[in-house]
Amino acid sequence: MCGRFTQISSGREVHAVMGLDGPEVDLRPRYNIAPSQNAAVVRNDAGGRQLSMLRWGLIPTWAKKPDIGNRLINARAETAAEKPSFRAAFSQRRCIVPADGFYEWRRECAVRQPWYVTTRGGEPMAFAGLWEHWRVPEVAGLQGSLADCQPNDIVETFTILTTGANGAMQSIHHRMPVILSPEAIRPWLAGEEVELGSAAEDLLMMHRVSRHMNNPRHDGPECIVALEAP
DNA sequence: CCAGACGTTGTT
DNA sequence: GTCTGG
DNA sequence: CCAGACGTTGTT
DNA sequence: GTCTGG
Repeated sequence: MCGRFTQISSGREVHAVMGLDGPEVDLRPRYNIAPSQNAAVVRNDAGGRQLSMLRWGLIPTWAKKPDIGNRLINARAETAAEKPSFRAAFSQRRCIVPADGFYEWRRECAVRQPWYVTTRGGEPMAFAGLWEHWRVPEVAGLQGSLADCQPNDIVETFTILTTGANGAMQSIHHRMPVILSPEAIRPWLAGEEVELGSAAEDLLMMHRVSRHMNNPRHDGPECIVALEAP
């Protein structure tokens, strides 16, 4: 699956790799993006291919309360086109989530050991994602990072598609995010049919990291530093 | 007809 | 155990 | 995903 | 909103 990830590359790098239109945007490097936080996503709009900050955890339009978004941080690529929560977004509201790496946990002895997964070449990845919009109800009273929302505000949210793990990833976990090839970015955003299987076998590398990053408040470069071999 | 769910993950 | 917050 | 809370009362 | 279960 994918429950944490990083966005470290600069706005300039993301602009180039994702083929964005419009001006370059400044991005703060993020080493530990957790569900419910905002992250940069790429979408097509009237002005072309644009970067926006959306909340991670898809809230369907019909939801009366936003808490379902806490659980819809991933969507299975095998079924997202049919599921009521994702179907509309799958056909109408696709996005790319640029990422430099992601975390997976593996049970090792008694502990859940986090690993950091990134590309061998260091190039950013393009996760396949879906986005949705949700209208804050009249009787809101929302908590947490949505507490500042007013009734009828529109909250934009996203989810990351997952697929079966392949290659070295299988030794860590049985699911992984859908990583689009550079050629698949345009057709995915255009709503065309795209192969949503696993990435190339040799695309990724991975290492253990400190459980420091378990705490979502920790968001510095120390999160991705490799542990000494055990 | 209305009521209630609508999802993924991991773990058992 | 389960939910909320990050 | 993990971390941390999970409650009531009375008093300020 | 739309589908399933009763």
